Amino acid sequence: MGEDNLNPDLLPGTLYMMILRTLNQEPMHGYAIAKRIRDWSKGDLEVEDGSLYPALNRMLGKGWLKAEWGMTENNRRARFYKLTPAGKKRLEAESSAFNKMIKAIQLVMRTSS
Amino acid sequence: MGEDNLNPDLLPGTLYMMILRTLNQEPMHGYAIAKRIRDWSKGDLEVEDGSLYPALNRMLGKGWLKAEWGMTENNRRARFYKLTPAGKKRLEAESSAFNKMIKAIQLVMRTSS
DNA sequence: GGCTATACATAGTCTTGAAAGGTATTCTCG
DNA sequence: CGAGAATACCTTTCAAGACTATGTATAGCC
Repeated sequence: MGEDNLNPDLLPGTLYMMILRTLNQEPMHGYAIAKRIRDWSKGDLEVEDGSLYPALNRMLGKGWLKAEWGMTENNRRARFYKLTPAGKKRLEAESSAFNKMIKAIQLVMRTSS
Repeated sequence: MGEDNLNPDLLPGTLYMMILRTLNQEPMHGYAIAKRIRDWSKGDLEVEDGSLYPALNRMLGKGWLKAEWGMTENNRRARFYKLTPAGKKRLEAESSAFNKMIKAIQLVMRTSS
């Protein structure tokens, strides 16, 4: 009923950006992306499977990523994602828009006298 | 076709918080809330009608706001919204969660060596 | 053999922001 | 007076995206 969820795992609208950012460092498979984000955020951000894989597929469709199957160090079958040039451009656009947005929000939220 | 819009008017998930914040300063009608947010953000954040009024109604339903009809300084009929104690609590919860979230995202986005 | 961790996937639900359309009133200005 | 801009509200419809739940499969370990 009146469950008013606070604390979504992620701030909506930032998932693409963070995926792009992890892949900008090096190509990686999905599971590793989620782990990387969790680790870098000290456990505060949790990317759910059900958010991650659909997002990756949408991003493939947009041409920001390429994917190919391979094997992990653990000898496991996994799909490795790599940024395309369009993806790199997108990362820059998204993160600068994000920074601007955050600044604007902080202006609004700043406790004024 | 492949139009990938950047620049939504608002970062999703932050509208309630900003509405609560403006009303924490003083009771206000909808149109004024939108203007206040636009002004405080120096024009960077634009709250559309079609986002604002449905959001206000949802917030009434959640018990975060109360509303009553009155007249503006301009001699116009308008609906004035006021924070309830639950709304004030919600504002604090949301903004602290937001700050935490932002810090976590910035950890992820920080360009590492 | 059973357990845990790794790795991927999808169907279904819900929330939410935006677009598009609408009503009505006040004020200004020519 | 008439036109237009600005103020103020509202609703319907749509699309995107994040989450839940569920499922598959395999590797490594005890």
